[in-house]
Amino acid sequence: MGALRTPREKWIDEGLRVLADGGVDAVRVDALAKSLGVTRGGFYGYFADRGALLEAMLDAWERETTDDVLDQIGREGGDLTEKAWLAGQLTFSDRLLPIDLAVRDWARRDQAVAGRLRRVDNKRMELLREAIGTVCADPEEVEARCLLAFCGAIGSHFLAADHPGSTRAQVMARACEIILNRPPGNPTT
Amino acid sequence: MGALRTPREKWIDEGLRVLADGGVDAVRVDALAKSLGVTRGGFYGYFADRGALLEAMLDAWERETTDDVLDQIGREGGDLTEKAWLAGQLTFSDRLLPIDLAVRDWARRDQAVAGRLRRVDNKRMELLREAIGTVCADPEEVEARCLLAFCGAIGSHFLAADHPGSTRAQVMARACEIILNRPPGNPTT
DNA sequence: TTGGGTTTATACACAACTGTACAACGTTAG
DNA sequence: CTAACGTTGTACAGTTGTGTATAAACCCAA
Repeated sequence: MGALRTPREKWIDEGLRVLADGGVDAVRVDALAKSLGVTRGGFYGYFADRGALLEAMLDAWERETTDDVLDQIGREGGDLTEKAWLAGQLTFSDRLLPIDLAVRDWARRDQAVAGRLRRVDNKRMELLREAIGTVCADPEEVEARCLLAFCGAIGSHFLAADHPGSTRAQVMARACEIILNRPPGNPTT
Repeated sequence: MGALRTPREKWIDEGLRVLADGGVDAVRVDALAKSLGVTRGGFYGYFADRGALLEAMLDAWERETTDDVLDQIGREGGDLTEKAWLAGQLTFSDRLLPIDLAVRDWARRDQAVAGRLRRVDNKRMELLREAIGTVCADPEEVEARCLLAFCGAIGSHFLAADHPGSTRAQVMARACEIILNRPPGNPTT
């Protein structure tokens, strides 16, 4: 067979990288080609058009951000709270978090993307519910605390406010204790 | 003087409208012209280039979303909690909310926009602090509850998860009570 | 080494958008 | 009524991006 300098996966990875720090509109075929050091020559061998790349990117993201994470948790996990925490660490990693945020904005303008995000968020919510269910009995309260946790995890990255005398991380740690209905001072992993 | 079919302000308003539902990259001069029913002829009389329009849009947004809101609150306001509530109603109106969300995403990729958003968010945070300060003494706890409130207000619009058996608004109402440290069931305005 | 199959470079046609220049137009002051 | 002035339409050149076609380059197997 011929040489394979730029496999399909490389286009997808580069696409996700560009998506993460430029938004969907920055994902252009020949910008990708340029940053991969090739021309668009090979691209259309893997993808019918730019839209097909975007689909493939979403497929990869969806798998990586749910199935892969759940697999890893299945292997490592301890109790439910630890699992939820690990899930958070994995899905909001340096690599995946910016992609996640970009997808959220994208979803506001594209119904298909919104549908995918909904599947993903529902899975995450399920995990959260189980975890928070262990520290709270009332299902409605569990749901409310889950929403707060999720909003905090995401919304925090869209806020630009300062916190005089402390860092965002410190304030967030305190907020976690409120969400989990714990007195302040209990250190978390 | 000559006719003035499309004053500067119209370009800005249309720009904000397009920003709200297409993101910054959708704000193109001749798309705006087209939807205003004119050509770009007059545009460059008001703005040096597309960048100048974006600046003007941000100026208008910043004023409308802070000064205008604060003025209105100054006229109407009751106690601090009512003021904060009213501020929320005004800044997250049907018109301003989508612009707000679009600006937040924009800010992740543009330092100048991030700076403006920071000014705006700090003003809002200040108001929140005063309001929540009336129901909570510890400053660190106040800050944490403010962050939760703000994250909820914003983050909620970036989440796609469903809540089996209830609406997002219902869950959010319950979350508010947790943030304000109140028992469930107390109806709010 | 030669052939076969695949990947990539190049060139092309086309579309969208930017910014400039200038002419045409309508309004209003004088 | 007319002249002046600002607004708008039109035409142009340049840039960036898409997708297609085709030829060149490449690797591996025979």
